[in-house]
Amino acid sequence: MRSTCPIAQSLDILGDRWTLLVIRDLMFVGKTQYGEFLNSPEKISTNILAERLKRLEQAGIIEKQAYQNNPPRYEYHLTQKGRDLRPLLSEVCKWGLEYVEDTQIPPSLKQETVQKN
Amino acid sequence: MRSTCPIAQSLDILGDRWTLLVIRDLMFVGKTQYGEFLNSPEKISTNILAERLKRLEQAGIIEKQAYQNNPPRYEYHLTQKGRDLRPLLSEVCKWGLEYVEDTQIPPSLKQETVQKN
DNA sequence: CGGGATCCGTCTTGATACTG
DNA sequence: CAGTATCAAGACGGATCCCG
Repeated sequence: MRSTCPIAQSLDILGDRWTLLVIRDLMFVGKTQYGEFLNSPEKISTNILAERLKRLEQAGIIEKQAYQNNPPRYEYHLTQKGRDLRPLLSEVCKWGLEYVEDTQIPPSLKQETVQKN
Repeated sequence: MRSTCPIAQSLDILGDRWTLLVIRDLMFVGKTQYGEFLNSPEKISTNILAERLKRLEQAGIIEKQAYQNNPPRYEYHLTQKGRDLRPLLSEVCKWGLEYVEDTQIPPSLKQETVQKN
């Protein structure tokens, strides 16, 4: 928490190399489980993923649901707060497509990513 | 460079705690000089700022213009590539205003920040 | 004096091994 | 297979120095 600027505050939560990628997987790729996030091509490491999931849950952006008890297994889902990051992600995607070379919408990314808006 | 996903690629450039704050200062607060960035309430340190300005210039997001030769002094300005980050920043701002407590548009942020879109 | 570079201590990140 | 422990590497904060 560095100032009351909404951009600075948002960046305290989202401003790192991995958080928005996890949210991308939840929002556009349909992933919900730990192992699915690990399989993404960017290869997040296990401790970083666990820590980000924890922080995102604490921030109220995702929710953890048990779908099995023995052994306990969880699914992660976006809350409304998380779903409302869609326009933001969409702009990140559009900018990347326009300005960064060698980008393409991976098949995993549903087209709504860019179409939306 | 981690995959061809435009989100991942964009995050390679923008995904850290400071880069988008510098761009915020350039885009909405009208800052152009080194010392002005240093004065922002988030208190970026000098080495980080210098390094980010260099990376942003290399990425083609900002340009450095000498406005004085002795001693040499520079102004930094957004390129078109940088200006096109406006919708992205705008979404970051809107999300923060809606979901992060104690945020308010600082007077320094022109209202277009949010109105735009 | 203002724009940076450099150095150093600390905190964060990340790769990997490991545990239930 | 989900998550933790460990430890190395990198990012960061802050002070200081340097140069025009």
